[in-house]
Amino acid sequence: VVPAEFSPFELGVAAEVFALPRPELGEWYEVRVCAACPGIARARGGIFTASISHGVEAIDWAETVIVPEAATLDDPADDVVVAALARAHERGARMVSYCTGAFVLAAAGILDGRTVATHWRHAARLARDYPQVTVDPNVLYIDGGKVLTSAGSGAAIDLSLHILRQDHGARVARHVARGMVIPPHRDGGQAQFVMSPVPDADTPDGVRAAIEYATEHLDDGLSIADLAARAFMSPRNFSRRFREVTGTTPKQWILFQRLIRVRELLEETEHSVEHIARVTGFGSAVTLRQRFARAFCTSPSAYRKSFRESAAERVAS
DNA sequence: TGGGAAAACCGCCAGG
DNA sequence: AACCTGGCGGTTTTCC
Repeated sequence: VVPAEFSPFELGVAAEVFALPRPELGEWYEVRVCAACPGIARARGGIFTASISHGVEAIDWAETVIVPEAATLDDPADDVVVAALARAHERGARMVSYCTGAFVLAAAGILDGRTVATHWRHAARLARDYPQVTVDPNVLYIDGGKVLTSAGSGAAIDLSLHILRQDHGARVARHVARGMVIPPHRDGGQAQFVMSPVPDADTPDGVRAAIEYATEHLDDGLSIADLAARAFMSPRNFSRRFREVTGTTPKQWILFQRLIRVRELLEETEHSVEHIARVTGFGSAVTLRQRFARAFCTSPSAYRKSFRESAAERVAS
């Protein structure tokens, strides 16, 4: 769903990931681009125009609705679009927003009571204009089941590939990502942001159960033998299945989940590193510091400090 | 930061 | 024949 004046990039992400024919991957998406008033739409900056052939009836037709951006923050979209989005959500369609598209979904009341992502520059504004909506400015995207939102432009790619993974499995997502010469998922390393881990629809039950258990009990020991038992598999087979689902080994995955939790606690609380280590399943603060440094190239306390500073800047501007 | 015990990882292979 | 499973053991990684 695009406004009369649209951003080429956001629309382009949706087109690239979902609309390009991919005969080698079997059944693919049928995509319709629509606007409140079908006809000529201008690219932002006026460098070219596009012909939009569908009106809001396409929203009623779709199983998945992508809103790549808002027309403006003051008036995110035409009333007819907002109404159609509300209808689509009501009947159970999957609603997706990129960047400022979250403002449009919010206007339709779809984000009420949810935690969502949007461009960091507008996160505060979204939270202010829609008090029912919780905004998390620190993630690339948030998968809320039937409602998925993503942050600034680049995150649209991450969310789109995530959806691909949900629909068609990790292999297909990797294939498309490789074609676009983009890492299939960003994590650790340089990236300061992270996605929420969600198993595919076709994840083996045992692995799913083990992941759920692990997510709930990150502060426990969590040996691989234990997890394998919960999945009713041998340790050997469990690691194999686990890798197919998550792309990493169980220990690596657990470690990463713990580090995510550590980062949250560093950002949101004043607990000591010692204390955080205890409640996140690290046996000692020393171990935590080592792992943290390797993953994020800083120490926990330095991370907390720089996070506070950049948060302060954001408030100031 | 270093060292060493313990755990995890993974190729390989036999059996279902 | 094609596939999945689980054990073995050598190597790597973790963590105190």
